[in-house]
Amino acid sequence: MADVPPEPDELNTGLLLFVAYRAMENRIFAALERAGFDDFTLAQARVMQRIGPDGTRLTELAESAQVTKQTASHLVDQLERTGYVRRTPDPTDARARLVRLAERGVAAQPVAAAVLAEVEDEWRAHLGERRWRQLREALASLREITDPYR
Amino acid sequence: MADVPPEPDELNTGLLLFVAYRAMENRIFAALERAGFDDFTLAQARVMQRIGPDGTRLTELAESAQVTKQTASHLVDQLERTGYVRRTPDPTDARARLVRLAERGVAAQPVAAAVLAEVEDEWRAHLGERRWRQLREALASLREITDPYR
DNA sequence: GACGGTCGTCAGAACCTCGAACTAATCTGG
DNA sequence: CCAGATTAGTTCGAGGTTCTGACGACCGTC
Repeated sequence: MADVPPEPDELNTGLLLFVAYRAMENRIFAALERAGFDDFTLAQARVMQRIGPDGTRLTELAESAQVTKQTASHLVDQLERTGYVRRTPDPTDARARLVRLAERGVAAQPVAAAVLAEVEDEWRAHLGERRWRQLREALASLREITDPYR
Repeated sequence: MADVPPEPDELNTGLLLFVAYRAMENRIFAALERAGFDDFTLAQARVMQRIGPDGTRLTELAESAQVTKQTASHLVDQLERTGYVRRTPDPTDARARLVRLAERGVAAQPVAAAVLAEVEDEWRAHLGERRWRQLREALASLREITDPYR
C-alpha cells in the first residue's frame, strides 16, 4: 500500500488497474445519467450490472460484487423500489429468489452496453489492435487466480 | 453497465479490471492487518498509499484517489489521529499543508511493499514474463487517456 | 491593494457497509 | 422419516464513507 517503485516511473500495478477501472465505470455511469437514468447510485449499478439474463441469486450477486449479502440485499431493495429490478421466486429452491432486471433496468441496458463498446473502441484505438488483444488476454488469464467468485 | 458480451465467454473489460484490482487491494490490506496494522480502513489506505516520500498536498491526494477534498480531509484526520500521517506546513505556499507519513505510516510501508512485490511475482509467474510485461505496458499506456489526475 | 482563483476546513445529510441475530427451506446421516 | 447442520435471505443497528454547500485564509496579478 505504499509507493516503492521497483523501477523508476513505474506505477504499482494496483494503481494502474484502479485508474483504468474507474475511468470505465465513470464513463458508463455518466452516460446513463445523461440518458435520464439518474436515480440510482454507483453502488447500485455495481450490483445491477451483474444480473444475468435469466436472473441471478442474491448471494451470487453479493459474491461477485464483493460485498456482503446484507449490502447486496439493501441495494436490491432500492433498485426494486425505483423499478430497475424485480425479485422472483427461484423455481429450483424455495429459499432462494432470483433478482431480475425489471422494465427500467432493461431500458438502461443498451445504453450501458453502447458506452462500454465505445470506451473499449477508444482504448483499442489508443493501444492498437495487437496490444488491446494482449491486454484483454492477460486480464482474462489473471482472473483465473484472482477471482474469488469466478 | 450491462453484460452484453460481444463474444461468448468474454467478460467486459471493466469487470476484468475490477477483479484484478480488488484482488491486489485485498491481499495488501489483509497482510497489513496480519502484521498488526489493523487500526485503519480500506478507504484510509487508499489515500495513504498516495502520499509521496516528500509529502503530498491534500488536494493532490484527493484528485489522485478520486474523492472530494472533504473526503480526503476527513480520512487524513483519522490517519493523523492514529499516528499514520502528519500534517506539516508547505513552505512554498502558506495555504497548503503537506501530508506526510508519520512513524506508524513509515513502519507500514515496507510491509505493503513486500506484499505488493509478492503478488506481482505471483502474477508474473502465472502469466509468464512476456505477457506480464505486455500487461504492464498496456496498462501504463492506457493511463495516458484514462487518468484524469496525471 | 483589490480581484478572482486556489487550499483546506466545517457542518450536515445521504449513503454504504458490515456484524449479529433471525426465519425459512434444504440437505444429510442414522 | 426426522433431528441436526447448512444455506438463502432478511431485519436491525452501528459505524464509516462520501457528497454539497458554505466558509476563512492565502496566492498571484493587474
